[in-house]
Amino acid sequence: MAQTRALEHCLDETLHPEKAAMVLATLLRDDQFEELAAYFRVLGEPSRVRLLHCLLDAELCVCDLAALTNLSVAAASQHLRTLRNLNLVKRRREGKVMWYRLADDHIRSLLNVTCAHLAHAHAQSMPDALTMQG
Amino acid sequence: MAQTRALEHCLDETLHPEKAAMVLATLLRDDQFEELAAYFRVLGEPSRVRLLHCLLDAELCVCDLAALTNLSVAAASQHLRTLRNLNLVKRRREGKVMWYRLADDHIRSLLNVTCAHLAHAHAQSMPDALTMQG
DNA sequence: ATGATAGTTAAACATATACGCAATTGAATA
DNA sequence: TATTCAATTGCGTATATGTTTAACTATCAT
Repeated sequence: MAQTRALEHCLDETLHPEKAAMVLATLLRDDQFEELAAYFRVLGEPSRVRLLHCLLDAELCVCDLAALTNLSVAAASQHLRTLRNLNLVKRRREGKVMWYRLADDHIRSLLNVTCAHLAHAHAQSMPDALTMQG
Repeated sequence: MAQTRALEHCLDETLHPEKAAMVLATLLRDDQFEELAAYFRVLGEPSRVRLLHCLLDAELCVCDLAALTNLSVAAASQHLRTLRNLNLVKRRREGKVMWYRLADDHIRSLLNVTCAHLAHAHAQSMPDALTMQG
């Protein structure tokens, strides 16, 4: 609804209606932006990035993940649930132990693309300080 | 310091020290995780994703960006500052108008990789609903 | 200089959420 | 069944941050 109003009237409020109209034609829907942001928001937490990084090449249990990320087991479990809700990680039970792994390769790509950007951002000062297999 | 303690002692607290030790060897530094998360955190806001999306193929002023994203000029300006602080966008002044553009192609890649993940995530229900040029 | 326009910044408020703690569930063992 | 271990969940609190309002800066026109 808010978006509908915006789409109807926003061109009245622009300085350059022609340019704005072209951009307007390519805009995603509100819910698509929300979903897109939801993925980034989940990754925008150092603890969760650490958890995912730990899982890049290994399947680990909550206890191990908590120790490696310096989180309490409860905190790690809650973060893992958040990651699971977005299908970024999967889990399987083996007796009392719950094993977590990355859900697919998209999350790997995402981390690698971002690292590439960071490496490029300070290319002069720290060449490959941020490559994933540092 | 917190990390140092973790690196020293976390293996004592794992169920599977061998696996954990291998992962431990590949871990990034605290500040690297923080920086990585900082980028994702900035993108984890629908308004900022909208702003960046508007700039994918156009150079726009604050007024136009605000109208297209349904934000107040003040809110848009503050988000743009945040994006500028991470070198995701650049700006140039032309008289009274300030033109904003994407800083480089990394941010485009990042958006595209994420969209690919989303498209794959619900491949059956909504085939290419999330392609950037929808 | 004065006013108008485009944009920025500061302060205040409201919302969201990460973590600690405690209680609970689920599975293996005695 | 009772106990232990691994993990999850609910709750309370503290912190972070997005938006609004209003004041301020910068540029151009008169």
